[in-house]
Amino acid sequence: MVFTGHNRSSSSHSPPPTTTHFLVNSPYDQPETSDGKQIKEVDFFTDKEHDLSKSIESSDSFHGQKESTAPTIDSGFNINTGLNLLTGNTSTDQSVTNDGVSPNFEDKRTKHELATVKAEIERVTRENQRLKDVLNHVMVDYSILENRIAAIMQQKQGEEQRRENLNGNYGSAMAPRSFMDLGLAVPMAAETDENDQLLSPGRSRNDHSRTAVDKNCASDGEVRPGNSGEARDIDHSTGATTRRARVSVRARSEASMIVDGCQWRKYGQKIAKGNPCPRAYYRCTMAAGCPVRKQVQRCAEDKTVLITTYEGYHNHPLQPAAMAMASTTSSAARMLLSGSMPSSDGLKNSNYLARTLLPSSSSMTIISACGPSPTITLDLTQTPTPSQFHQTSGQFQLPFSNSNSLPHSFGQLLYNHSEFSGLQMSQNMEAPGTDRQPLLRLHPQGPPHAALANTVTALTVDPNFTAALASAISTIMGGGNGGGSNGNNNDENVNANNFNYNGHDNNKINNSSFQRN
DNA sequence: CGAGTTTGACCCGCGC
DNA sequence: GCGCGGGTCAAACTCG
Repeated sequence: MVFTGHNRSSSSHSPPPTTTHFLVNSPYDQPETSDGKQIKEVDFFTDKEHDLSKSIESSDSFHGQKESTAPTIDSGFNINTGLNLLTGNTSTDQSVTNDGVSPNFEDKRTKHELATVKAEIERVTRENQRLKDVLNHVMVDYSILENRIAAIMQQKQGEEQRRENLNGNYGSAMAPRSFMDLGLAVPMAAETDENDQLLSPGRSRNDHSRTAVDKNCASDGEVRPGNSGEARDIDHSTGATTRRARVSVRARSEASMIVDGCQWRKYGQKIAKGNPCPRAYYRCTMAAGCPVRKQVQRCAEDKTVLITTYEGYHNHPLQPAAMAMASTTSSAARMLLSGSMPSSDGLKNSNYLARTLLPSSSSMTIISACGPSPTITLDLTQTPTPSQFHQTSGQFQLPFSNSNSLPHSFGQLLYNHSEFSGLQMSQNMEAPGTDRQPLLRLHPQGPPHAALANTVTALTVDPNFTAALASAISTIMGGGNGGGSNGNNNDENVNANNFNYNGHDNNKINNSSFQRN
């Protein structure tokens, strides 16, 4: 229903042709082309189709033009009206026919047909653009709704669990406890706290300076009770506190930040212990009060590795370029937060383990999950093998060719995993005959949550997830070299060697270089 | 001049 | 109680 037509040579610069060869080079769209005129034109000049098709395929400019259009929707419907166009004052006017038809008549008829086709192409192009816009809007809205639904569901589950605990079920609530609350707190606390700030701008610093992130996830990862911290943050039944999930992405990049499509404003920078590279703090500025924050820091061991840690959910629509990372992080966070739930789904899908343990291990993906402030780390410092990119058979189909569909698919992939994570851990760990070594490490500090480990392991051993993740991130990362951003990549400012380690680095991490307008 | 960055100060929790 | 470290604030500064 949607296709892109390229009228390469029949632009306003081209002289009126006297002979016209129409080519419809569409391996996909002809069955869908309901326009009778177009089909008619194809059939009318079918004898030249093959040769012209070859000429198009060998044209570099053609490929360039095709790439410049949206590859996700471009169905390959290419109309060439110019390859053999001849002007009226050429000496080899092929418009003279042998069938007795007047050359003028033939010329007029051809011109008329050309004009008709051009008009149709323009109309279809406009329609195509409109549909693209609609699709983008739908996807943005869908992403937002998906996050909110997940948040609501987790909130309900958390409330149910809390009720059970209040009914005297404290002892058995051991492991699920904290993570249930996590699921409740992440989306709600983030937005509510910001709203508190927006609604109460006159509060003293002592009251409002501790923002959502600060309150909910301080250095110890626990919630600070505050004057606005109602039941959303503190579990009054058990005294347990909520913690917010983080999604950390490790990737090699010379740029100061990975391009994730969002607008960020730097609000602080610190030299963290154990890493001479400064840690920069950013908050999302795409919407007022967006609770999403991120930390960017280079790896101490390998300064070519950029560690970006995301926290919180966006509370605003995202551009398609931003949805990939946003959906990835939010879904990973959801997965992490739901990891320890004694999910009946896990039992229901016990055979999922077999599907997960595909005979291919990945050397990238999640490597760590730490206890105090649950963090899922996606290690993309090692590129996947080509075969991994093609291992999309089975349960998860990842339409990588369609970049617009990637965010949702990728997020759903993560979310799907979360449904099984509770069961997989022990089975995965003890799976006989599997010599793969999932790159799972539990940070020494804090008690490792077995459920979390299971979740991570489940993801680690799934090459589909790995390939999906790599593709998504690599797409985003590629923006530094002309990707989705403005491409104004000030690499001269991001050399890790430029960091000043005297406590106040003067390194200029030019955040604005990656901002989209 | 407004938006974004820098940077010293501050807050908070934790460990000793 | 004190120091440490993580995280944030906000005035000063820079830049387009």
